[in-house]
Amino acid sequence: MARLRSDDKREAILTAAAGVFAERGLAAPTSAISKAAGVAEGSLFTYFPTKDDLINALYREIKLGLAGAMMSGFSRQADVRGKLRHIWDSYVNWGIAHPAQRKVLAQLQVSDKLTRETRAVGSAPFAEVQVMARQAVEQGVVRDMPIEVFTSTIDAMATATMELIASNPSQADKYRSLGFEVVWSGIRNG
Amino acid sequence: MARLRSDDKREAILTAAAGVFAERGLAAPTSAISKAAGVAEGSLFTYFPTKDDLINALYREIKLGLAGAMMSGFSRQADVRGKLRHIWDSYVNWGIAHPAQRKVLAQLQVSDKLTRETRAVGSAPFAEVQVMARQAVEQGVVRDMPIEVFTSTIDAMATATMELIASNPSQADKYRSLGFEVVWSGIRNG
Amino acid sequence: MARLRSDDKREAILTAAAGVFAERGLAAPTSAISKAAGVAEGSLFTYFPTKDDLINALYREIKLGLAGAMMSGFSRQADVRGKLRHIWDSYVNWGIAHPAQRKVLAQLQVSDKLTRETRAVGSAPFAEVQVMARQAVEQGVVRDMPIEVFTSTIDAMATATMELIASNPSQADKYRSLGFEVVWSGIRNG
Amino acid sequence: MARLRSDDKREAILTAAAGVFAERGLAAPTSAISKAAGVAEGSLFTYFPTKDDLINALYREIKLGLAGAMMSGFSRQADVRGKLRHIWDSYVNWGIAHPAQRKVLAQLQVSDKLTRETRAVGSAPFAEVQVMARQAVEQGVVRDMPIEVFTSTIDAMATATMELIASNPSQADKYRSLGFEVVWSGIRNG
DNA sequence: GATGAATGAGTCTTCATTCAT
DNA sequence: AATGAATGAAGACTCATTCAT
Repeated sequence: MARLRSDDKREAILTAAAGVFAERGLAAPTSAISKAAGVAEGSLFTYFPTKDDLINALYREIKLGLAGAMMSGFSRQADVRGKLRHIWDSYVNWGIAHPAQRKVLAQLQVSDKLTRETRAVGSAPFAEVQVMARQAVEQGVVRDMPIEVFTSTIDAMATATMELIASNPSQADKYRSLGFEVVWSGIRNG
Repeated sequence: MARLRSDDKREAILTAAAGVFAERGLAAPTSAISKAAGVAEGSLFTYFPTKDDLINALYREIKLGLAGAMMSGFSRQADVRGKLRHIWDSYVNWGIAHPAQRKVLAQLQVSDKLTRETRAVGSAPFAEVQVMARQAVEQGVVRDMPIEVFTSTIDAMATATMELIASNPSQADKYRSLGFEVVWSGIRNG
Repeated sequence: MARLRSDDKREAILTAAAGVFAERGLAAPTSAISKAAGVAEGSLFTYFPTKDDLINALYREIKLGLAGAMMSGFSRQADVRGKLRHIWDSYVNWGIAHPAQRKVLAQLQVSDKLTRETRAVGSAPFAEVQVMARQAVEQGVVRDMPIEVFTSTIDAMATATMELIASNPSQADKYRSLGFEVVWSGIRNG
Repeated sequence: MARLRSDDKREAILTAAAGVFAERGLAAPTSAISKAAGVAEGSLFTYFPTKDDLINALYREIKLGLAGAMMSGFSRQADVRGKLRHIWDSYVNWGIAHPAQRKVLAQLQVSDKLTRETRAVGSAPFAEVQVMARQAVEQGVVRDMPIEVFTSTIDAMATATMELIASNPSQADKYRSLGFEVVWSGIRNG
């Protein structure tokens, strides 16, 4: 039997891609990625047929990891503020812990490389957040607003918070809690 | 004074660049830009020695236009909420009116092409916003927070609002005023 | 004696190669051939050390098969015209029956992949045709001409006939007999 | 004004392509061609957008040159044999004078790179030969045969003759006239 | 032997930039 | 200054061949 395609190698390439793309942008050559991953230039293409496929896979990988980080410990018992706080903290902490992925994600969002399907797959794991948002509005705990406003608000504010922390890490705790207070005051009802 | 012919050409190139970059990303070839601008491929380089210079110039141009739109009609007499509302509306309206520039700006922000100087120059015209922010905090009208949090909040929320409007233009008025309410409630004191 | 399993595999590869080369040209990747043959990519190289070796082996195989088809039923008793008719018909019929091999052969002839030895080996089984040609000339049955003219004439005309039949199969019988008349009238003496 | 695209350069590339393809096959790298033509690798692509375009252009060029050689001096007054002799001689002589083009043509004929349109364009200039063939048949000067048989016969025999001459140039005159005798005897009526 | 992942040289093509006109 | 052909350094991707399993 021949060497089997290894998940380790696939993972190494994706990790290398995140690092390289974060530093040099999505235009970085695939050769830089394969080099960083410690594989031959051609090997990258046994795992990802094209650079665009790699980019899409990376997006999914990042979103999945993010979803894992955000959803673990998500309590259905907590009240809306508690749920939101959990999401907020885990999202921001993920960004702190994975700076390369955070940067890449920002570039991927505005790139034209993602397929419609990839975007859909990337959003799926966050369905529960949507549900929470809807319920919060219905229960009157937060303002009467379309859910897309709700989720955009959290996303935008969390992203901004991560960037502030990235440029001034010593203030992480302050930025994170302050950010949450702003968000919560902004959306809560009354 | 009448504009020189070459100023027109420079302008045409910048406008074309905004359109092409918005559609095809910053990796779009300079030849596509010169073509869209109606000038020869080589002519682009008499106005911008390198592609990166063009990109930096475009950033400045966009930021300057944005500053113009935001600052015109800015009243020093108005109260903090009034000033903020003006800034908010003019920022969001600018985004609606200049979709290509808005998209390009989003890409430029996360790119690694901008020089430190360019970023500084781009921020300068918004100094007055900073002043207002500082005063608002000092007067206790808004929460006690570092100004970078203040400005990041507005920027992030306005950007998110523009994107919502872009994907659902019929709800522009609703999104804009709702967004402002969220922001204001989020940052005001008490 | 039963064929060894590996002989089957070798045969499968050669057959697959004929089909793939006929469709996609000699530049077709070896991976396409191994796939068509139902063997692993690497296995091809246990039977043929290099792609060129495979190509040369395929040429020999095709020529050998062709020789078998042409020489079976070849009568030493028949007169020159009869012998020639037999060769002609069996050659043309082989082309009709083996379209892929015919196409590949045409490509191989003009390629630079065949070794001198391969070409020699490929010609050998047709020695008897050469003998017949020589005798025919000596006996004065056909024109006084160098044998290479004799064989080239038959080869060229038969090939042309096969191509006509390939592009218009319903006229096969007509093309074949007409072609023979042209050839025979062309070379016979007086 | 910039340097204008020069026909000379285009011609140089086509000539180089003929030489390189003749020696190394159609799989020869474009870099070898640009080098042989004395231009930069990229320049080839300002004249021919893709390698396939170059190949198709080369085919047309060769066929056009061949048509020019064959049709010049073609007399409508001559009898059928005379016309045919002219075509035969000029065709064979062209092959002798342009060995690289002859070899390339042989490879192009069996390649899958030529578009339907290219093949059509390549055949067009030989319409007059078709006309002659048809008339010859109608007048009963040659056998009753479909024209495609007529033209295929001439083409196949002339090609074979050129190859014989190529491998034994000293016998050129003999091969050429002998070939013609074979063809004429083969197709004439009675 | 069989397998197919791994390799990396080689290929076509793009494109920022230069420069002859 | 304007033009656009010329340049050649990259870059994405292919594929014959090797080799670990």
